Amino acid sequence: MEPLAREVWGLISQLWLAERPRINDELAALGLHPMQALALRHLEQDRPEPMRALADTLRCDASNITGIADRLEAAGYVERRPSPEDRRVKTLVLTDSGARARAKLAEIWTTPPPPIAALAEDDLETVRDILQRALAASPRA
Amino acid sequence: MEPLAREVWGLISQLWLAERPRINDELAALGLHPMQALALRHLEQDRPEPMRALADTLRCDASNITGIADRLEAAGYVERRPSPEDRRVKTLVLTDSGARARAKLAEIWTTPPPPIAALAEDDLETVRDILQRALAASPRA
DNA sequence: TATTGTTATACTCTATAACTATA
DNA sequence: TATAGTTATAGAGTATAACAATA
Repeated sequence: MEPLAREVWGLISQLWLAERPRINDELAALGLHPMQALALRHLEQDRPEPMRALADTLRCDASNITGIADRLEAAGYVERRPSPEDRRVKTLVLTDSGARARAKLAEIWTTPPPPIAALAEDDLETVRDILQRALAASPRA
Repeated sequence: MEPLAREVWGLISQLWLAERPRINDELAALGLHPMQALALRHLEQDRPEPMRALADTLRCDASNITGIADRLEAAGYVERRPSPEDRRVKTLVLTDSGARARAKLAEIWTTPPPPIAALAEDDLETVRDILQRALAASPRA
């Protein structure tokens, strides 16, 4: 195992875990629990998503999606819509209100913590370029 | 708001959120729920931690710490010990078994995802240096 | 037979409120 | 009075198992 990569990821973990309380607070202020927020994050407008696919993406049992979808539907953020191709499948679609909530989530997840916000412009550019390259090179991230 | 810093943090969020399922799976394999793992993370050997301080660190209500400490104690990872200075206070101390579990947690949180593991040596050094500088410059992170 | 979504169950995390024992 | 830890309660996330409808 590459010790340098481990060191870098350790620093990233440290930064993220320190931000976790702030992020959860802001999600709660929006009336969303973490898993509801992650579900919303993986939905896109005009792209109905089978509940089963969402369970795979979030890596949780299908039975949990029922409750998460119930609450997102009660909040008016998603709608259940039967699939025209397979009558067993129900898809979730973002409402306009859901799309607005999703945009606020993106704000929350991109708000940098003090150590990142304080970095100089050229350091930020350097890190951005490397991380973008890393994400472009590796599939499924 | 600095858009570059937001972009960088967005990339870091993307990387972390993609790793979340793997991390939760490995915590579960250790028999630990996320909050139990975070509690363990903030304990150090031979440094009794008041339960109240842990609640502040984890940013959750004090009543939750009771249950979390109950389960960590049942697992043999921590012990409750009354404070000699203030008889209202109970502190948590890591057992040897708890310290071993904590070391495994560090392994989990430092295991890099494919995009980071695949980076070249000099890119890793660059990112490490910048993040280390960022963390050293900002207090409380 | 296999899969999708649901329900039932049991456990953990979450905040709020009320309690106790200390300070 | 104020604070530390506990208990009770209710809502949400978690996996497992069983079920109905559909493939």
